[in-house]
Amino acid sequence: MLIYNTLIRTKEEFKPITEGRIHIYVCGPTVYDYSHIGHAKTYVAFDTIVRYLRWRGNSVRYVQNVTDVGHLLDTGEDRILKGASRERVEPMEIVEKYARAYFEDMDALGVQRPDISPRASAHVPEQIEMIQTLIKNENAYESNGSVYFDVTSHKDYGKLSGRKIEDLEEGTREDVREEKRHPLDFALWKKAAPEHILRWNSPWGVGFPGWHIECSAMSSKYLGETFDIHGGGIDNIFPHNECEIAQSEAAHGKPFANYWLLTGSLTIDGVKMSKSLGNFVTIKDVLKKFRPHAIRFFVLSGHYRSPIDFSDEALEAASKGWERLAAPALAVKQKLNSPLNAGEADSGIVKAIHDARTNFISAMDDDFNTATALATLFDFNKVTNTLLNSGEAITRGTLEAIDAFYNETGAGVLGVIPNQISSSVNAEREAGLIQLLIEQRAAARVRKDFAASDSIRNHVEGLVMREA
RNA sequence: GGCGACGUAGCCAAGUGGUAAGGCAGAGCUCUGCAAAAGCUCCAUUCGGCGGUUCAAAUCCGCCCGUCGCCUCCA
Repeated sequence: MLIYNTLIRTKEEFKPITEGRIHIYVCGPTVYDYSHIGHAKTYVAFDTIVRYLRWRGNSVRYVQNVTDVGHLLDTGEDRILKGASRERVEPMEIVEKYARAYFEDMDALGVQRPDISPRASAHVPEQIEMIQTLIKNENAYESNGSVYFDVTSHKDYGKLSGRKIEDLEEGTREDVREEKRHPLDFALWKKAAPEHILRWNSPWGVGFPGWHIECSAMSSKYLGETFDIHGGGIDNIFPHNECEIAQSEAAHGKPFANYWLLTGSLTIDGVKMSKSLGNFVTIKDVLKKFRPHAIRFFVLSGHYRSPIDFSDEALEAASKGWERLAAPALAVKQKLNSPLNAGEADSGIVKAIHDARTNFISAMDDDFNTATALATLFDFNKVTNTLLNSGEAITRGTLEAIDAFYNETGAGVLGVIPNQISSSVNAEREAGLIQLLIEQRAAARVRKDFAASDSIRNHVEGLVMREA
């Protein structure tokens, strides 16, 4: 399996530290507002990657943090505190509300929950401990109640984002605070101003942790000091990911993550999404207009590293594409609910499934190429459609083999095909009733009662659409 | 200004040295009472432009043009 490793900017063979066991960490959201469509892209991508790694037989531990401590805006305000004052509630109410909303959105999109969703606020002692180590190692220093990481103390600083300390110095826009020795030094711990509500005791006084330290502390706690994959959005490559590496490697004296997978950003109508531009689109908004499977299909029809542009037109096209992708799989499930001839799976179909599976795997093995993987399903759909249209008797074994293939790949790995036709416990009875209507319509057509036939057709179509 | 990514058909999008996947849209045919769905066929001699390397380039190199992202909180 090949993976593009941003650390070395090339694809390379993926080798987990322990064969068959993969530890992955992905930077999670800061929960101070509703999640947007950009989060959907990132987390659907990693969800699919994790599903695939598992499907290939690996045992995966997937950790994704929930940032609930809040970080400083350029106005000096804390994002979570700002949200709290906006809504006139406790900071932790904000955190709770939006953390729940985040998981609701992810659940709706079929994103499987990470194995561990550690919260920054629940890991302050671990962060303090790590900061102490960094001070002891002379990679960090205290200054006026705050602690900063000394970027000049770590020779590899900049290795992920390809930046050099010298180049960055000139472009620094941030006001150089006299507390820092170097303008690029970043905060590990910040002294809390009196009005700052989120505060903890520490060896350096009352304060709160810096933005980057939580990911370092929590990843090493749950995945080890060196782990396999670190993921996130490309927009966090600098400074966040860079600082994570510097802190972790300085504290532990060993490599942090072996493979860095960073997803491309999402733009809206060609421009970056931002609140100030008023083009901030939440997942909840999109779910009102488009079905979750179509959103996943949209995300997965491009490569995870490529940027994608969101627009209603693009989602509408994706919805149509999704219908064509899923229709044969749903038709097979429908047919499995009706009486069928028992029998083994047709050997030609078994061969076609085998070929499709091989193609699917080779696409996904090549840096999780979901676009090509989807194409292999479209190709296989021709086999299914031709069979379904042949008018010949199809055995239950054949349909079950096809169904199993769609369930594994389209449903299990990509999450774009429903793995069952309806959650209703009466699905079988409903299918029987629909079958009865179809027969009634056929009878009406034979006696050329087209009014009755069309009426039945319209009703059945409505039922089947809702069910799918 | 610095760093990085990208530019493939009307649109979206794979493809990183061997002769252009797939989807949407569009055209024709088959099937049909009419439709829908589905099937078959067609739809880029060509990959932003210009040079170069090579038996061979969308793929490698150089220059130019254009778009986007990051450098400040961001998935």
